[in-house]
Amino acid sequence: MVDMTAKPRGRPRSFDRDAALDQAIKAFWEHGYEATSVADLTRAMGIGAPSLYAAFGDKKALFEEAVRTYVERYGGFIGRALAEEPTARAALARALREAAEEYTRPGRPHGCLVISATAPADTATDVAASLAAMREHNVGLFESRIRADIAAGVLPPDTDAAALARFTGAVIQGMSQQSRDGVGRAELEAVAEAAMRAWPPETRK
Amino acid sequence: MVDMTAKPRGRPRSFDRDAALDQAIKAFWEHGYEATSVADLTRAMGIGAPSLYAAFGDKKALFEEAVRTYVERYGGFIGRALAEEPTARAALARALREAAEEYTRPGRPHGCLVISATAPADTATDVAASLAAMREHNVGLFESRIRADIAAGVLPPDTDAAALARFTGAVIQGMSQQSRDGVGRAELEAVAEAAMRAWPPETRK
DNA sequence: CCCTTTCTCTAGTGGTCGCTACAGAAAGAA
DNA sequence: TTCTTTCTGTAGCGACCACTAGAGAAAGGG
Repeated sequence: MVDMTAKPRGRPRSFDRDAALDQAIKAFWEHGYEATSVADLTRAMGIGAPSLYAAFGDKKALFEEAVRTYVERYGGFIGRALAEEPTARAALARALREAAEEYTRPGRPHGCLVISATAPADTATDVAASLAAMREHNVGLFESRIRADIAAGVLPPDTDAAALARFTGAVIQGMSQQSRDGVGRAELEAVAEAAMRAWPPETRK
Repeated sequence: MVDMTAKPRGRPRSFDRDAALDQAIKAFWEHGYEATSVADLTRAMGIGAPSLYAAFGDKKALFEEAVRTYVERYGGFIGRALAEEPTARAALARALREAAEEYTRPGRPHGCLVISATAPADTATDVAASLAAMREHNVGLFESRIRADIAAGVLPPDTDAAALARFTGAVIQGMSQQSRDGVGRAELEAVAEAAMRAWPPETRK
């Protein structure tokens, strides 16, 4: 266990690590992993390169921490919708609706960092593969939630859980890219609404 | 008018320009614009850098020609579906179905070059903006096709053409990204099928 | 043959990439 | 104060980036 209150021995850090991380998140979020250079990062974070490397490791490690913190800080709405709504249908309807809002929120980059931060095979490192795995993981969460509702009789027994989960994930990914292309909140909310029409109705209890 | 049969004066080109362009298309398609270096291109195309610059201009011009040729050579299925099918619903159902097939075809990169070749604000140049405009243009084509069917009484008069077009575009974009993430043809066909359930039925003539 | 034209090859250009050696600055410990 | 520890700023590392100057090679025209 690390003692979080222990006074550090040497010269104290001259910047707010968390605030600097948040600026790094915004930079990666806006420009993507490859297109954000270390020089861009040090400028956005207001620190020198050696401070960046001392505090965060290398560029890849900083990106990984940025992604982790992004998911907690900005991407939590999907997890909340899944956790708080009573049914899969309600949860994913809310996730889609909130995605339209979150992906177009003024004052921050549009779209989703996890969905849009890497080009195809973006780098020799496995950064792109790691984000792809996170996207697939989300589809798996959707599918489990749908399966639970089928088992509980909330969704019809002939529902294709995997297809419905993957379809919903595809719509969210498409919404993220469209928000980056400049599409506004109202249009994306209409996309979310249209997507829910592909869902089977809940069977009455 | 340029005379295409005139014998060129100097030393003839030692490579097949069209075959080299096709290799460039595949390289950009697989790795994206930024991540494909000129060294990668010369290797894939089997020519030296000066030959590349003489035949195609600079990297950006080569990419633009690659995109144009890609659309003709590999991305034509959407235009064909729109042109050949009798209704908007049939056209976009076919486009989605064929996207599942095209985006996972063995022996070539997965997904769509226009959708997936650039990270967010990929470059200082306007390459990313140009691709975004092409994506939006496609959504506009979908919308016109849907409007025509509403006017013809094939789709219900309360159909939201813009929303339905944008939704369908979002699904195609999501399918492209998922195919890059390794999702297979059968799963994407299920996504296409699910998406069409969001469409209103055609009103019988 | 020689001349002109165009392409190809070698070998670089300056610039940016991610990253770091090193010296000095700022803190606690003694 | 002096020592130790840790961070910060300068300055620059080798590698790669997109791109090209210059010399020679390969064609047609005379």
